Amino acid sequence: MHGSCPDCPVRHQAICSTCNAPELRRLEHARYDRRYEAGQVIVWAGDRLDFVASVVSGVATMSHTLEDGRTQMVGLLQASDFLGRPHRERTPYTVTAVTDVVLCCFRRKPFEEVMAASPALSAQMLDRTLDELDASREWLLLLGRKSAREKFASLLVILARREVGGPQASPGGELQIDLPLTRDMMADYLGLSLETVSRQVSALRRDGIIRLNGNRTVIVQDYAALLTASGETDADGGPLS
Amino acid sequence: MHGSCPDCPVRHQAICSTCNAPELRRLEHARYDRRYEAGQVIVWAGDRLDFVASVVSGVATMSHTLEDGRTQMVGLLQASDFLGRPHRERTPYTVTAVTDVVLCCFRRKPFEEVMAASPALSAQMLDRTLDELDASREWLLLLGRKSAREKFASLLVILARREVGGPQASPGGELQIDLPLTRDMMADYLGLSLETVSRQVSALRRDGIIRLNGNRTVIVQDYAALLTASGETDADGGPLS
DNA sequence: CGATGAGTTGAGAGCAATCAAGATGGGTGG
DNA sequence: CCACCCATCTTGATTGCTCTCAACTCATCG
Repeated sequence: MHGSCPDCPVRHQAICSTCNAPELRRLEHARYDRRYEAGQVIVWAGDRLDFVASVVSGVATMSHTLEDGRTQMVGLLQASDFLGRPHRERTPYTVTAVTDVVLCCFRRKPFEEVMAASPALSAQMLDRTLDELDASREWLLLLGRKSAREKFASLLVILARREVGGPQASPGGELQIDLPLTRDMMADYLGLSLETVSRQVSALRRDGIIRLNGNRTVIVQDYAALLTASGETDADGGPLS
Repeated sequence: MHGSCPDCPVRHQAICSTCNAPELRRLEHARYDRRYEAGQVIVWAGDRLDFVASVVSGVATMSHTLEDGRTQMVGLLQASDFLGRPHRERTPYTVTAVTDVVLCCFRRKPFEEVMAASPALSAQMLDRTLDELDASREWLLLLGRKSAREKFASLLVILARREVGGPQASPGGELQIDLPLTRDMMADYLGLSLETVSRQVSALRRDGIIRLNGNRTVIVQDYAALLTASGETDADGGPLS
């Protein structure tokens, strides 16, 4: 496990990567690690979060819930992603660890002070937030207008693009995607039922677009067809282009 | 029409409201007005936008489009809202004037310079962007999990909360909402067909929750029932609370 | 007074949700 | 090492919500 910034596995990806040496010293002084087990809730919607954090390892989800229990995922946090909102203590959605998760937490006050003093850090925050906003708006299109098949294909494309360290091309130029989520969670992500997700997996498999290696690994046999199925133009570039 | 900042109708609401006198002078030097007629496209998706801007008056929408013509609204811009993204010229969605619109445009470079030099302005930008992100995530829940009835009721609640100058309470404690959008556009907002929106209008009317005054004015007769129909808890406060 | 755009309403079809069994597979304990 | 168990996943049958297509109303405007 990492204990200090120089050893940090996300040192050059996380929000703190823009900080200079003195800023980093101040942040390091205000930071501490937290570990969560798979399945554990990190914050409940409406609760106080007394820190902001970078995800060091693992996967977590952010979800909104309706009173009758319907839920919709609204964010997927992976290594180097940022969690929490400066200047706001209450979190409007529930954050849950999907795998074991390690967070690098910063006490609010000191983090906000460093941010106020560091134009680079606050510019980085803004840029990341705007990226998230753009991603969220793509997601609106997915939820509002895409069919089940398009939704699932889109998820595969999104995961392929996000794969840590770039997508894995297996021999034959095929693309391998490790699903960090169960069918259930994918359904939550896509605004579908878990059965429908399962049916789309089968459908894409029948069509020869993907192949499965266990339940958590998808091998894309025909990326162009996957893109078409997702409803995207191929103009915006696949992970292999 | 306004020509200089002191006369600006959104002087105290827009992004520039946090600027001090010298900053404002620099911004004023870099700014110019643009007018658009109802229906006119302000930027096409993928095009260059050589300015960022505040909406001075009118309503505009941001929309994503699929190749076959399906569209999903991803943003609704009203007076004092901000348009455009610093440090990125291309806009990923189409922005369209719904009514006649006046924009207060800032040339990119000078705006970015003022932003870099003004912690207050960049903090304001971050805060607004985070608010938009939260709103967008609520919207994900709406699109992913709500029924047509809940969607339309939610839209009314959202519009009620946003009404410029606070919601209008007509005699009898009733709440009046002016719809800035046609059925068509509401459908685009809610991920529904226009017919389904129309049916939900009729349904809420039959149930005695709303009344119509022309096609563009909704009078809410039973706000509590509207909240219930929207799927929200009443905990988060209505416009009359 | 027809023409036009916006809105309403109805009938029918289609897609995804729900309900209900099975299948699979990794982990545990005998 | 094998048998069992539980969570996860798949598949089938049916229901139901929303879309689509189509006709009609209404207000506005040349």
